[in-house]
Amino acid sequence: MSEALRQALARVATSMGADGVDFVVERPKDAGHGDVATNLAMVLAKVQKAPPRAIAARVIEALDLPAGVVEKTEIAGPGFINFWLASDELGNSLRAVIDAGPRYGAHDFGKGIRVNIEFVSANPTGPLHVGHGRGGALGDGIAALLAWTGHQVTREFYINDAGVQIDRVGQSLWARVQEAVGRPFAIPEGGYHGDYLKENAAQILAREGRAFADLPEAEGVRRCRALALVMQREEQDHDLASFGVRYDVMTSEQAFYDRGAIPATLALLESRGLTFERDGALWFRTTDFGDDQDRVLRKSDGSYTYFLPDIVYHVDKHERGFDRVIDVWGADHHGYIPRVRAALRALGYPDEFFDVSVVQLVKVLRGGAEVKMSKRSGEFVTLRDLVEEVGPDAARYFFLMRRGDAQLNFDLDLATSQTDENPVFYVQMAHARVSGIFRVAGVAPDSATADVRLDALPAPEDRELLKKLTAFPDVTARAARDREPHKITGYLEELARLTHGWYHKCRVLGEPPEVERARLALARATRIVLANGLTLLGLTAPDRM
RNA sequence: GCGCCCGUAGCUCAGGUGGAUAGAGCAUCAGCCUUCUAAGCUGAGGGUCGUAGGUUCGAAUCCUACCGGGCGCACCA
Repeated sequence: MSEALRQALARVATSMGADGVDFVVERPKDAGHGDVATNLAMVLAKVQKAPPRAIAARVIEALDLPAGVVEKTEIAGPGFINFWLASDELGNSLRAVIDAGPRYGAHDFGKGIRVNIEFVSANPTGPLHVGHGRGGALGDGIAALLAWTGHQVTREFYINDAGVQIDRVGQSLWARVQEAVGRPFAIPEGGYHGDYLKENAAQILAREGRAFADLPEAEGVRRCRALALVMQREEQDHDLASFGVRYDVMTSEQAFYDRGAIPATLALLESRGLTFERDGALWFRTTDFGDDQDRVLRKSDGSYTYFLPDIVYHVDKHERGFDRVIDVWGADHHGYIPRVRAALRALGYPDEFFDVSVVQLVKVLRGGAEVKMSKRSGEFVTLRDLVEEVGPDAARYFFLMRRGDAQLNFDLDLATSQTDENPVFYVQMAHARVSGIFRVAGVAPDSATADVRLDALPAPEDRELLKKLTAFPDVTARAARDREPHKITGYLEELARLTHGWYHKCRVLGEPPEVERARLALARATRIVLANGLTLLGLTAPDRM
């Protein structure tokens, strides 16, 4: 509805000789400033060198709007123009919510844009930790936002199954197998000490028999390597699934080696003159493309650095036809961004092709003190422990409620509390309460129709709640554009607060028939928006709690 | 030393591409209340937006320097 207003204002700007000026049409924070406001007059004042308030008067004079949209206009403060929308307009917005239903808040501005979002991509060397959980929630949340705004989204997990880390897991697991049959054993230098490998060793012996431990060491290690890979990947998938995260594509690093993509890409880089040799190693001239130093692709011992397969991987994504790729990385990898960006720039990809969302550390707190580790991993809190303790909804919500690039305190006491201090509980409770109205009335929410008289919503709380509902599409658009799911949780908490207040103040059932009908429609619309926000973030919207 | 992120109320944090008196929750204080599901509701106090400059009609927001915290600066992955 503010779009029509924006266009009308743009026409005025053009007629006043300021075609294409950049001005804002917004919902004022303060209800005393109307339903919609613009700074157009102040922007024009700069161009026209005239007092903003005088310009504002001329803008209002020239404004050509259809009848029945705006009820009142005023000039305020330094030169803002505030608009109060007519009641029919609010009635229309109630209808818009109910008509769109589960699609209310969706957009199509991303139509035709193919986006690949890769997240978690944990090494298959052990359990996932809470940082992976945050990456999973954020990646999945961004993916959902992009899908909600019409983008064609692929969720992807990259398996680092080719490096030395996985070799060490194989050696460590073989050591655990030896330990399990009572022989001397040693976890190798740089190996993995967590208890989970003892569990895996026991599983292998149970399945393959004790003779497995008698294999020649080289073969035993090789088989352990393959088995560990499968077992750890299964565990990770299980943990992610129990957390509500699923992938469209799993990509194996090893597969790039197997099909010869590594030397092929290397040859491409060399043929384009992007490389040089120094000290027996082959370097990528990334400084020519914005990096602060050149980077090694092939070490002097002939093996590749991790950088090269990573370039190959991004080239692969490009060749698969994606317009954009978004990588969700932990903060400890942020220094890696410039070199990857430089490499892709060198290959001629547009800068907007590649972007990284960085997730900062998660600090887990219980009783105000930091929880440092869980027994099974031996060194960190696992995602599994966290989800088992607080449940998938609270886990996801807490991971999403802060912007990704700020550190997060995950308060276990708060996440498990059944009070309104717990934001997940508070938002879900709002949905349950509104649902409860229909349960008590003995009617389905869908039976409440939008053909109601708006003046049958007499309380200020009615109007405030309705206005908040109409803001949801803007919130989803901004959250998607900025890739910030926390904007949704913040909105949901505000909406839940208004919903609880409305619920408390405004009775629905037993009111005069006109009012009851109108409030049932408002309750239905509120339920729709709360549910859409929650499901968008991968959370449940319970009808009772 | 260099780079990235962060610094907003006692605490945890929001603050559209610069806009109107900087917001919310918790905590504190003062009243009220027990109702379609929560021990709930209403109000109050509390801020030099890390510091100092700059840009502008206007800066928490943009620029510069500095201070404090986190992370990263491999022929590791």
